[in-house]
Amino acid sequence: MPRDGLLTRNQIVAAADELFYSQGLHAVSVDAIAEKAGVTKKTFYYHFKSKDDLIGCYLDARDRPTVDRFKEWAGSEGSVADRMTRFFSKLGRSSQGPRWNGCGFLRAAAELADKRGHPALTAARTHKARCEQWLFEMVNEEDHSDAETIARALMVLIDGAVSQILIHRDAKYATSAGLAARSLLSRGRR
Amino acid sequence: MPRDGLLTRNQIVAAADELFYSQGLHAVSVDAIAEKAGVTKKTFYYHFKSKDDLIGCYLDARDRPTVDRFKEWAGSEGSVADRMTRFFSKLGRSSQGPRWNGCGFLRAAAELADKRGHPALTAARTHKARCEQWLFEMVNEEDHSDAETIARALMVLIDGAVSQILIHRDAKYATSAGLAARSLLSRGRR
DNA sequence: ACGTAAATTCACCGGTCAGTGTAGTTTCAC
DNA sequence: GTGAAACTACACTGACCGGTGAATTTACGT
Repeated sequence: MPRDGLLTRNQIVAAADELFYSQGLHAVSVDAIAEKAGVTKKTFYYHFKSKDDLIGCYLDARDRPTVDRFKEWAGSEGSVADRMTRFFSKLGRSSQGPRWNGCGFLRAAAELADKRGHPALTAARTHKARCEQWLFEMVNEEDHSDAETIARALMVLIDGAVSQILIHRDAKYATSAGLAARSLLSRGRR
Repeated sequence: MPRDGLLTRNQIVAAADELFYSQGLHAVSVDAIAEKAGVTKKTFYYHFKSKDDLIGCYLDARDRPTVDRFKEWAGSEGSVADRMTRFFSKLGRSSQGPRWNGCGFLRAAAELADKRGHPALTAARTHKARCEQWLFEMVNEEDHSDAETIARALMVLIDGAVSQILIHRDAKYATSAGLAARSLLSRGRR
């Protein structure tokens, strides 16, 4: 009984998101995803040409919501230092939720580090570039010398904080990252 | 023909190190490791009780060499800011080698993020704590207020830089991390 | 009412996975 | 020279892997 094609496809991606994000890429089978989506494996392969294809789509689907959440965390009031302080504070809180497992893009890149042309690596790179672009625009509006370098350093702080929190399961690394961000932003003002 | 038991065990760990670090944990089979080590699978299971056991040993074996390399990169001359600048410069250079694939501990933690009691997570946590301890001692010798927070922030910068370089395959993130480290270290001097 | 394309199902494939069983071999310390 | 530790060889298990073939059901334009 054919349903709406796009709806089914989205259900599959939603199921993949839950499973991939919580358990990792290699640890989740196509069978498990198909079952969670309430679909046969053949239907899965009707919508996606391979598991790797799905992995790429899973990350693509995560891109916008993630960037939007980041923007929401930072807010739009105050200096960049204020906004980043808020951001890291919200990150710290969010990371204590029971389902938080770090950054899905970072974890995908970690699993597929040697698969140089993999669609997931492209998706992860694109997503990180979009985050960095957002930071760059924010920093560039204020008077900073070398906004590019500062935006890159802020990206380093974000992914570093996420990684440390994931390993230690301790939100205090978000606080330290916030401190580093404030130091960074208070120095190079033009 | 029995060799020295420890020698064989080390060969297996060495084979695991090469394969796990380059391809990831789930992507490498016990058969592949046994073959690379020049050992039958039965011998493998004589030395390790399971694949998960080996994964823990693989990370344990990486701990000291990694910390030693970090210390060597930083050197012992100059201020902490100088040493961290040197460190990030060396990290940037090293990351451009053809076999570099980020931090094995971080990548292991990324793959096993949901396996809460896994020996590999314990090993990764212990290793990161040792790195942080080294940074803390270094920072604490200089006159800084809140050396603990600064050491944590430096850890955030290191793992953040490694993550960003892994994703973009671009060493400039090490430079940005170095800049952030200098900002951080120039502010809180007592 | 009919044809057709999209969407879906069930059964199945060859291969690989972690791990075991059985049976025998080699070295070395005592 | 005996016994234990350290191995080899290799077949095997049962579960699961990604992916497929052939048939089927529905919606829709005509």
